[in-house]
Amino acid sequence: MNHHPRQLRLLALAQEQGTVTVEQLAHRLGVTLQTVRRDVQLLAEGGLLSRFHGGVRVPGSTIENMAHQQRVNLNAAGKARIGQAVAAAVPHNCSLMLNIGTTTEAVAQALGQHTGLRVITNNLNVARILSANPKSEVIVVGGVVRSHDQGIVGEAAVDFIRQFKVDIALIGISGIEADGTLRDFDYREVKVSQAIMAHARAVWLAADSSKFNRPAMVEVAHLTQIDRLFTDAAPPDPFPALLAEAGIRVDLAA
Amino acid sequence: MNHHPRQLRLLALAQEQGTVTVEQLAHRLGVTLQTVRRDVQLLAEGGLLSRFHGGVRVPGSTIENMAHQQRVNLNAAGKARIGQAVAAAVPHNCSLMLNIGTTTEAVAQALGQHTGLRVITNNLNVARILSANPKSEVIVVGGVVRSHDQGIVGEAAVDFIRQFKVDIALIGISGIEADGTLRDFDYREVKVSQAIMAHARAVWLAADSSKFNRPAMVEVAHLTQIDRLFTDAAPPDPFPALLAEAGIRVDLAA
DNA sequence: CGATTATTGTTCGAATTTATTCGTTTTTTT
DNA sequence: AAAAAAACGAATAAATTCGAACAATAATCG
Repeated sequence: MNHHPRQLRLLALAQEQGTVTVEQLAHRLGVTLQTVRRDVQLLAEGGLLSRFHGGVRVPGSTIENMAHQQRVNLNAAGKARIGQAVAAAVPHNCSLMLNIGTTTEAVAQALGQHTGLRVITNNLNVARILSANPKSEVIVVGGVVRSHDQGIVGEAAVDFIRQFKVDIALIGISGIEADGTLRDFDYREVKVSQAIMAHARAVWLAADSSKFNRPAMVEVAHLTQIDRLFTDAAPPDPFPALLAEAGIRVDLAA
Repeated sequence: MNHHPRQLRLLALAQEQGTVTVEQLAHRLGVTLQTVRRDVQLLAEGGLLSRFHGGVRVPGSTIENMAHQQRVNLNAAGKARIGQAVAAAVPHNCSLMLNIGTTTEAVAQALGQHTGLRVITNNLNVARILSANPKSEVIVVGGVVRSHDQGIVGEAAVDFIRQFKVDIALIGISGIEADGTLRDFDYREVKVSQAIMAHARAVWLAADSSKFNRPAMVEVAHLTQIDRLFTDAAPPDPFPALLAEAGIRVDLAA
């Protein structure tokens, strides 16, 4: 049962947002509605997707609806461990940037007890989580709010980030491919992530194990631009070599 | 038994508030009463919801939910009415700025079904509420997040606002004194509010009845700078004269 | 290189879902 | 207890979405 790359991308999109309409899928995959329907039918028959009139949803418990919440729950334990590991590595009284992603939210959660942090983020959830900690300062990036995950994207966001230079950029991404490229779904988010990386003295990547070999559309960066990787399980096969070659320190939160 | 995403959102809304009326649901979900009733019937048959004449409640613990809801927002009913009144006055496809305050959050709730809005805000809660509406664009102001109310204040915020010029500034304040001055508690928030007022073609004030004669420290503005006032009860005595003198249109949401 | 097969785009009727209208039932008011 | 108001649900019309059939295009193979 081999799937077309497009079908894998479709699955990834569905998992990214929790629920997507057929129309959105057609638009983002660059094919017609009918083609999407054919893929959807195939994937739904295999139980990889559950469909409703007008679109699809990742299969799972009925009551877990909130698209975003669902993603948080995907491998929540692994993400929490990653969060702890990152928090242990972040010193007090330093400056950070965090981008969009449920993994970075887990990190924010774990940073709740740090003191003297200065955190810049384009993720409203990170901002909300960390603003509860009065010992740290949270600066939120200005710009357009993306509806499905409360992320801030767009030109204004990039401009805003350019004002700063921080100690550590902590980024999460949608997928890491076997050639070492880090990829995301939304090109606007990519611009922001690139700006964040460019304005930090060190770049840390937080990616749970599900991210390896997961396809996504737009290239964000390459592994060689990363200084340190935090993950929750040993990466599958092409990656250990790539990581070693790039001289990336890997922190396993097992 | 596959549920439409809207039905899952309905469930989430019900669980959030404990009890909701059919009308509220229809408004929040952007569909007709009849559609809500169909969904409600389906969900109730599945035991996921229990219904009463006029609305639904979550099957389980009703009391604690209501208690929570009431604790969060003191004059919730009044503020919700103000929100509705403002929403009715705001045309589609226009640009707005909303500042910090629970009243402006109520307005944001009520604006959930507008189309083509462009909303700029320094209130993370407003951003979160409105970003759920894919038919409108939310721009969040960049800057330092204040911990106790998720408001964004500071120089960066003021600078950010200066980039824009919108149709309507909708502001909430802490108190209106008998001399017609509008006042707030935090001078940093005051700077932001003043910037918002300066970059709008019309200034609307949303203030529930408890704000009249309530003292606060820092002067934000004067009633004469306001074009329109939305409130939930007739203002007490010095104010009707002041409002008439300033030529302010008063909308009573009773 | 031509023929065959697989895949995608188009078109259109069927099926599903939603909005509207209106009579009935329930609740509130007088 | 009767009248008025509000909410409900059935019926029907309008709008969407679905899927099948067929044409066009791309890929594969002899």
